Amino acid sequence: MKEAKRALKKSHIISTAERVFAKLGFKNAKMEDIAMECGITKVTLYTYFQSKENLYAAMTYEALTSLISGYDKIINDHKNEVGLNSSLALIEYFMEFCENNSLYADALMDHFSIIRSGKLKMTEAIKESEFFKKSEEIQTRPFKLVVQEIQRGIEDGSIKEEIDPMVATLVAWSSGIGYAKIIAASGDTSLFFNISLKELKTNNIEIAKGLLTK
Amino acid sequence: MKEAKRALKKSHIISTAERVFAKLGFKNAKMEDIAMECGITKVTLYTYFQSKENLYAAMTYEALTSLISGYDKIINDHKNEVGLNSSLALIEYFMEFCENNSLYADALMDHFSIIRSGKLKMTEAIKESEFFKKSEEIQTRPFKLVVQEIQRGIEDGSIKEEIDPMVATLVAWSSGIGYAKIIAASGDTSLFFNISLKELKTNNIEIAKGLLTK
Amino acid sequence: MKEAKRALKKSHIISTAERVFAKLGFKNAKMEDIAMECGITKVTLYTYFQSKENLYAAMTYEALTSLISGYDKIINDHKNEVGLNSSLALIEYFMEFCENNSLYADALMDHFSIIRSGKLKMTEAIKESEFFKKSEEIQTRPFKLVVQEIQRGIEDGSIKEEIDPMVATLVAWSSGIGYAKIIAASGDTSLFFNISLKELKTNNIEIAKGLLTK
Amino acid sequence: MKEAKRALKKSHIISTAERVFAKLGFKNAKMEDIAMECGITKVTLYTYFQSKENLYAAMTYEALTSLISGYDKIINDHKNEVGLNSSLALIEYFMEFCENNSLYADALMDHFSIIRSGKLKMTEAIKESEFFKKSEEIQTRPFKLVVQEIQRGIEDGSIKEEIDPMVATLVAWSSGIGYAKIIAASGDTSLFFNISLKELKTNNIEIAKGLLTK
DNA sequence: GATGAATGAGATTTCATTCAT
DNA sequence: AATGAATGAAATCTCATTCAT
Repeated sequence: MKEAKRALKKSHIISTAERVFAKLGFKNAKMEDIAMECGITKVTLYTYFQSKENLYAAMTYEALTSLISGYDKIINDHKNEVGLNSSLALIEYFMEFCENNSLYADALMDHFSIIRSGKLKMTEAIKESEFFKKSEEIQTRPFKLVVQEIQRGIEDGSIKEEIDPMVATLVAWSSGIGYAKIIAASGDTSLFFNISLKELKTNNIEIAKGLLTK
Repeated sequence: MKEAKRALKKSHIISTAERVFAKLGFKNAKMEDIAMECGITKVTLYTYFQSKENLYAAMTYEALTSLISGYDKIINDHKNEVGLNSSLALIEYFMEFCENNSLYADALMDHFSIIRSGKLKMTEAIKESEFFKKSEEIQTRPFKLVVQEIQRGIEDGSIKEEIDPMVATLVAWSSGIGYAKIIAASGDTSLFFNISLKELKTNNIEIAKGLLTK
Repeated sequence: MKEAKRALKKSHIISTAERVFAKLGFKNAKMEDIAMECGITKVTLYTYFQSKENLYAAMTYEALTSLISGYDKIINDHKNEVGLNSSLALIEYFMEFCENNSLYADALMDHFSIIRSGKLKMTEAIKESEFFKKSEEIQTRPFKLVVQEIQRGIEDGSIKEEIDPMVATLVAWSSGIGYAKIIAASGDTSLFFNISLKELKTNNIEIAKGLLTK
Repeated sequence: MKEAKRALKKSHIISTAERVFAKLGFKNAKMEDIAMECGITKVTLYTYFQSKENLYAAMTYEALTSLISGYDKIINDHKNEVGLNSSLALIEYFMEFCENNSLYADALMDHFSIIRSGKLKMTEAIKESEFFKKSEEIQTRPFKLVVQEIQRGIEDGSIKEEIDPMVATLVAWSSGIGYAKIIAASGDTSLFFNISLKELKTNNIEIAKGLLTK
């Protein structure tokens, strides 16, 4: 039971940390701040998360699992529909996910950015982070789920067969990520240069649909 | 003339810093390292750039002006062609820019991330950074240039008139940014899950062309 | 109880710092040196004393309280004797105090030198020094104690009544200070131009006695 | 003639430095400040005085020569009077000298303080200071002049013969120095705890007279 | 000889992280 | 497991002093 209580507290800390990171950014947020916000001391915080980076990694892992379980749900909800529908739903979901959790979106991108940097951005703390390792284990899952649904669409004829599922997934992802970044850059306002971002999302989905079907 | 020499040295420092940041990442790079790499002392470095963040901001400004001058050149090179061509060239250029300067791409995105955060992610050092201020002054230029060329395309008939230039620009940018992020996440390898990224770029341009003409 | 331990450590640091200052002088002594000598780090040293000047001020405060408690003891030891005796003892004590603690003597004079300079010689660090403030609060005590004993001597008839206690105190102090300075200027040797300083002290006391009685 | 002009400028710098040191204290005064106040640059200032300490030493030397020439004048003015008179005049002059030039008084005392400290307070810069060396050559002169006049007084019968001229000189000096320090500590005001300092000076002279004659 | 730029040494600060209790 | 104190690394700053032109 101790385990359970500890796990609960751990996840409470993560969500508090999210709030603080969201407010101040990773660099500006101090472990002290986070600890205080949680009503614990810095040292106690360290007994839960061995480093600031591990804490951030924990949040990243949270983001990743949250995205995956969202995807799982969508796929399940659309299991009786054609692959095109679920594929588009996944694409839309990704954009909404980024929109609603810009911190999660950033975290995911930071994660991949660290991965690609090889050793450079990977500090000792990250290398040892349990959560970073856990993220590494599942990091390809979301991508694979989209690929899988597009594949299903091709098989059931709802998506044109010339399409390479992986390329299509990448294209969809890149537009989703771009959308997320634009959202991020426009902050709380839902406008960018007076353009409704909703319009942008609709457009992106239209493009995806065009790409998959034509 | 003194000014000129100082400016020269300043820009030399910036490029050296770029190299160091690229090699070690912002956090790991020490001012001492950068100074040494420039053949000057830490204190001298500080007389040129009042803080590490200001130095990064200088690099960001460099990225922004470099992007803008690239855009200007492209626009000039295509001034006798229809707007569609120059628009597509700009979109392609952006992707290549991010591809060839992943540090610049990161810097630009960091900049916008700070901007959108309001004051929160803005440290004192950033607030006082001359270069950050300079970047703020020109940050909308690249976007506006694309809008302008799409507008020209609409006027000369090469781009369909139902299009809202701003929305189209955003769509194009978001795909460019998405591409950049994917590139970033895939590091030096030109493959992402075994997919050639060249293919992704081609695809993105095709999509843009489809979007603008059809 | 925590307070007690901290206070203990603080005073241990002060005495270590005294040793280092005495050995190297204020300017040459590095905070690093002092910290090392205390077996702590520079940063820890800073958590106890916010600046080098505050540390020096702490030592000054120590000097002042040490002088005062010496005075108190003397007054107590002579409370059954006439005021003349305790007054002379105080005067002699001051000379010995300066003789045995030339660093303390310097510190006290530096303190008064800063005080008289108004704000000009007062650096920010000094202005904020808790110890400097504490010294300011008690800086007139030693003077007042001498005045009080002379007053007592006048009342009990051991000191002639034409004397103004304050003027007499000043005269006594000035000779004490002069003695201290001469001592300081002559360093470890007990000779100044071949003159035994013991003789000088004896002389000064004789003069004081003459001044107060005759 | 170049020499003459340079010497003139040098002495102009010294007097300017005096003003700045008097205003800000040695530590707070920046070479930059002094240079600016002189209407020259820091580097030019360095061509005249090789270090800040050398500049201070120059001022000290100035103080010493000024004191000596004052003494010389007094001795000359009293050469037809008995030794007691000139001795007392010298003592009074010393107090006035310190009173009117508290910076000079401090400088002299600092000088002797450095001398006595052996190697500790003697920085490289001081060791190499031409002015410090020049001061060392004449530093005993003022003391010797007083001794000489007291000796003359003993010989002409105006001063009692039991007196040791050196001890008497020291006593006189110490009271003069004490007076100077009290003056210094009381700043611009001519009061110390509401006591007129003039009274203190008169008293000191009376004491000296009593000491020498009785 | 004068100037602007650079240097070197050390003070001070900020935090993530660790230790002792 | 929790706390207060300590550590270490690096940023930043201030000046006296020196260099290059």
